Formats: sequence, C-alpha cells, structure tokens
Amino acid sequence: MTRQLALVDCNNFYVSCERVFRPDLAQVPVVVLSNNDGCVVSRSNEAKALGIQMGRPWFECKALAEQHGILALSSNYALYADMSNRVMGILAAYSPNHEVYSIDECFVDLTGTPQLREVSYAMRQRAVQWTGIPVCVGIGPTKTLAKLANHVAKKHPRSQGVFNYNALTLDQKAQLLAHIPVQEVWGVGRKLSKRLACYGVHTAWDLRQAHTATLRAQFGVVIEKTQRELQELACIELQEVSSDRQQIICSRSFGSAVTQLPVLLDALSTFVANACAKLRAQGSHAAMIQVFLHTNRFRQDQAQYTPSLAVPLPRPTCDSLEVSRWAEYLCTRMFKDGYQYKKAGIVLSEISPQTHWQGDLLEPAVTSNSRLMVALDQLNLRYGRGTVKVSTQGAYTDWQMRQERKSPDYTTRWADIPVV
DNA sequence: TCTCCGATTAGAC
DNA sequence: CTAACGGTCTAATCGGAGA
Repeated sequence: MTRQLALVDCNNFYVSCERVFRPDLAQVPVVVLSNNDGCVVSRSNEAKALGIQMGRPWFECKALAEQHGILALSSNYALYADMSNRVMGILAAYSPNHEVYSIDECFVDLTGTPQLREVSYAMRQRAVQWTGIPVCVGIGPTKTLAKLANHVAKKHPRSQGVFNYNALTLDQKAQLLAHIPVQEVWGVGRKLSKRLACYGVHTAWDLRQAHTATLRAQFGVVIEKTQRELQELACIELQEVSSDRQQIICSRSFGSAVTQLPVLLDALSTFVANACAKLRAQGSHAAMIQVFLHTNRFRQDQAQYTPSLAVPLPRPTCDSLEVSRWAEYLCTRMFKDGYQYKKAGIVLSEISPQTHWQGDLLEPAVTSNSRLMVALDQLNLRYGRGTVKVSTQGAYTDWQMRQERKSPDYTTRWADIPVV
C-alpha cells in the first residue's frame, strides 16, 4: 500500500497570525519583518502580488510600500509560537504518526485513513475554524513529494487547498513534475539549482530522470536521496520525537552600533540567560562556549573586525552564572576600542544530557548549584522572562533591537488581551 | 595512506 | 532627522595535521 503522507503548511503564517487579531487587515497588503525590523520574512498574498520579495531588506521596499499602502509589522514570536502550538495540537489528532517540522509545518501520516479526501478538507476546515489560521495540505508517498504536492495546493486555487500526488496517473505525474522548476524541490536551493542547470537539469522531472551515478558523484549524497524520494522511494524518515539540540546559539544584531565594552557585556549576559534557559529546558549541559562579535559587514566604509573565541569548559555546565563569567572573559579579551559593533552572540556546544558526565580523575567531584537555576527558571516561567536576571542583563538599552511596529502579545500576556 | 577534526558550504524556514 | 540588510539549526564535505 502506498504511503499517504500529508504535509500541512500554514499560509503566510506570521501574517495570518497577525490577521487573526486584526480582521481589519484582511484585504490590506501586509508584511512581517525579521528581528530588528530588518528583512521581509512573511507576506500576504496582496503584498506578494505587488512584488515585495521574500528576504528583502525593508528599507529597499519602502518606496514601493508607501506607494501602495503596504503595512509592515515587527515580528512577534510569542504570538507565533502560541498560535503554532494550537494548530499543531489540532493536526496531531489526525494521526499518532506526525512530525512537527517547523513553526508552520507538520507532516501527518494518513496512511490507511478511509475517505482521505474528505478528511483532508475537514482538517483544513478545523484548523481555520478553531485558530483562524488557513492551511494547505499536500499528500504524497514521500516527504519530498508531499512537500511538492503542498506547493501545488498553495499555487492552484482550483485545488481548494488540498492536493494528492498519489491520486495522479503516471502521465499526470510526469506532466506535473515537468512543469515545476527544480528550485522548488525540497533540498534544492539557489546554488544547487544553478549548478544543476549546467547539466541540463531544470525541472523536478529532469532531476527525477537524471543519471543517478553522475548525480551522486557531482552533487553528493543529499541530492541522490532527493532524487530517490522523487522516484517514490522514501529516504527521509518521519522524525516523530524531536531530538535535543546539539548546539544552542543566541545572537542579535543591535538596534544601533555599539562602541562600549559594558554595553556588549550587557547584551551577552542576556544571550547567556536565554541560551542557558534553553539548555536546561532540554535537560542538557554544555562543555564548550564560544563568543563572537561583528562589525557591520554592509558598511564597507567602516573598519571591519569579526573576532570569535571559544573555550572548552573544565566540566560541562548549564549554570547561567558560570557561563556568564566565561562569556564576559572571552568578550573582554577580544574587545578592541574604536570599532562599531553591530552584532554579538554566544554558542553553546559539546552538549550532552545532564545525567551523563565525565568525571575528572584528578579533581574532586563538584556539585553545581542546580537549585538556584531551578528557582530562577520557575520564577521566570511564572512571572515572565527576565524577572530574575543574570548579571546586568538588559540594563543598557543602546543595543536592543528595533521593533517599531510590534503587535500586542494577544494570547500570552493578560495585559495584552484585547478588550471587546 | 588512513583517520580525525575543525572549518566551510548548502540548505531549510 | 537619518540610517537602515535576521536568527537557529543540521548534515555533508573539504582539507590539513598527525599517526
């Protein structure tokens, strides 16, 4: 029996989240910007139609935006994460075998579901009715083909938001694949599609039919898997339990350039607090910490300095205060006067479960003060992030990101609940 | 020549 | 008024160092 694997993908997700609480924006061209109000990361259909490009720096779109009355919003991740959880909860009910693939996508294995068509439409209907978020459903025998089917469902209004690749005849499949540029295939990005074009591979069909050994030799194992997936041989399994992070990064571009060391240290203490909270949330500790600084790479008129320094820790830790001291030390060592710093961050790596650690033959065992961190996490969970701070954490405002048009946290802050 | 490891590349979203 | 270009994560591959 062929597998009926559905990929459910939310339409213009961030914009859709904003519109749930702003029905007046339903027909308005809207975009959502990345952190620091930098680039366009989500567009309504109206904004797409006006030619606003995904990933474009917002200042480059401003003229067009003013001309057409396009509304730009800062991103509100608390809202998007909460709305995502609601949608995922609904989808999970349709199959015990599902994978939350990203904030707005979920694979749902519907193999063996009677009346697949009706169920798919019902799933769509329920998502939009219960959360206000419209979704599309693509079904195929492999993840790659389910993705492709979803692309078709989104693009062709006739599909009514559901498209099943498995229901096609061989001829129809060939026709369909031949009309899809190879760039649209999951796993084929800008660079690969350019190189593939040199070999005459332009469409999904070309990739499916390409000579496998040559493909493997020239482009590697990743694309061979993609080819086999297009040939309906599953190579990418459903990953139902999400595994622990192997690396945790927290970094930000600053709202304006920073020149003073104490301001950098303040930013880094904030990043450490976030990264370590994440680390503890997954029950891990890290044995390596790295700090990096960046001047503004787009300002070629300014002196550039991009230092980065890492230390292996004597023993793994998830203690914010301990990590903070290391971050401070590394930053202080790298800091040089006279540069305009635009970004900084920390990387925690060599991550392992807290239950598992290598003792030191020559040092006595040390028990870290985990009760303090447990208390800190509980207080921040209950009373909000940053209730208990690490070091100066956020005392300086110079570095904090621009967020000129952020919507309220409608679903995650009592004070932000709209009064009707 | 083989193995290991850090750095780089490419991709997703 | 002006300047303004995101953040996290993974897997594969490359290339140098050392055994």
